[in-house]
Amino acid sequence: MTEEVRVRYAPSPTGFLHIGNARTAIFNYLFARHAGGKFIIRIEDTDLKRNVEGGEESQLKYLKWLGLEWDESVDVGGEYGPYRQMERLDIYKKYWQELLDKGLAYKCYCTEEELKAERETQMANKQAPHYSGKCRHLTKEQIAQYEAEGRKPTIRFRIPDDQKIEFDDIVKGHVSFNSSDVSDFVIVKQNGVPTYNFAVVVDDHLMKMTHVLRGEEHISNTPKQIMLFHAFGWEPPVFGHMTLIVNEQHKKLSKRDNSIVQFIEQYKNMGFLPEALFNFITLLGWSPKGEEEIFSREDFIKLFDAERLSKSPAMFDKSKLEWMNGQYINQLPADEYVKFTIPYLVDAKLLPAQMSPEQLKWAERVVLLYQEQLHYGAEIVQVSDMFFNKSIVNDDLTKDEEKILSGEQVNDVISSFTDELKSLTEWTAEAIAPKIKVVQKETKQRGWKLYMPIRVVATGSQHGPELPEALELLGRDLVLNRLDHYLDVQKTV
RNA sequence: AGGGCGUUGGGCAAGUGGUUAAGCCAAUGGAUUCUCAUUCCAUGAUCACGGGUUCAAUUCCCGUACGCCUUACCA
Repeated sequence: MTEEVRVRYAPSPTGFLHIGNARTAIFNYLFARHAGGKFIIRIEDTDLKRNVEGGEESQLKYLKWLGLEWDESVDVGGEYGPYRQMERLDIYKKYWQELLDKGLAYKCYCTEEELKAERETQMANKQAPHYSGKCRHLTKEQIAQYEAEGRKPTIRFRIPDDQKIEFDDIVKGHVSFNSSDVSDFVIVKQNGVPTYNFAVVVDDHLMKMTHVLRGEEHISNTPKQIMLFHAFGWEPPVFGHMTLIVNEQHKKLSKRDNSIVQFIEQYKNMGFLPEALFNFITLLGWSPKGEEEIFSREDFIKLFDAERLSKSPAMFDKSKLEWMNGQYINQLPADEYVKFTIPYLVDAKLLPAQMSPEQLKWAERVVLLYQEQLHYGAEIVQVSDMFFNKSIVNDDLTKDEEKILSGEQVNDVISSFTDELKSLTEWTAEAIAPKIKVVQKETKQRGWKLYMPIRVVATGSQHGPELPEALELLGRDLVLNRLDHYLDVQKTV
């Protein structure tokens, strides 16, 4: 009988969900679902100083938003709980005591200052920073002395000498380390809380994890963890170290990096769709077989194969994300699209929160003009600018626009069009369109020379959506005011 | 400094001991359109460098360079 696949995403609540976290979570989720196994979320909150209020809730919230679901965790329970490490201290204690009893770990009385000084000297001498092993063989007297001084010990794991530590990594292949490359590391801090490297091993074993998929920054922790597994006589899980996500400077995405927006919440607020983000993130460091780029969650579950995880770093390409999100926006049904975009205009105070049915209808039509080209929700504000700028004169013309208005035919076109519009009884795109044709006949102007002057004078810009509909939505008064004003100015010149 | 890992067009990225070295994004040019957008077409790589193994190497091996990660009482 084959063992059920069990994998976990183990965030520390030191911040909000960012792209790197999300990717780790997604890959573990896909790995589990593809194999019909279990996906567990465990909270690694052993760094008391760095835990932030609300970090845990926020992470779970946005994971859910992205479309992930988990089988065991702090919120849904499970038979291997508790799923928060600070609630498992008693469990850890039993295991580190075992190590102490067997002589596989020892107490270290060095102070942080001493260790820091040691490290700095080593660095200054261009040596690898390594704990010296000073407290490896303390005598009873020395210990008594330190205790009398009131020093509180940490517990360090005794690294075996010159041992080859090897493992087959799902993505990196065969990796090997020598135990002497790693120094006796701390497994329990002075405050009695275990360190990451210790707690993970105990938890991964007790929670029966079969695979560990995590970021490449953990690869050097792996030999430490494997040695701990061995010390306990446990079977280590299968490891897979995913490449880092790097920024445009090819540096690992760090939470403080401002060159890139990296929190999922921010993307949500900017108007990125969860499906698009899920799709995009999954293609960061992983690729499926074919040529497709757009996949649903179900597609990914079916296709996911950890063997296809890339070995080289994935660069976060913002423009591709925008393109992809645009694809998803474009596929939105009209009513959903409208509900999705209008709030951005309300937030920008371009629309009131409470709208009359006519106003809402108008807003919906405006917004719909841009569905095809919109990359993200908030972009609607810039892109639909011409419908919210009510000024009669545009005194901020671009060079091209000035050139358009300097044409000889412009006055004829504008005055003819103005007359035609004034005769209109009904102000709709359907009624306006034929009038442009009339002007064409009257002035013998067509194409660019016909449309552009009208566009620039009436809408204030050479760019924009289909002219008749734009004019309808701009409204009769505004359009006629602009045209009249233009003609007035021409007369006085 | 030690250890680990990586290097395919501007970005992502597939792929193979013998191929016209996929595809996507971006850029540029062109076609369509009143413009933007859309759509369509086109353009681009001595597969980091040097050496080896081989009839044959982008693919295998070694070295160099460059880059990144790591060496915490952070995870």
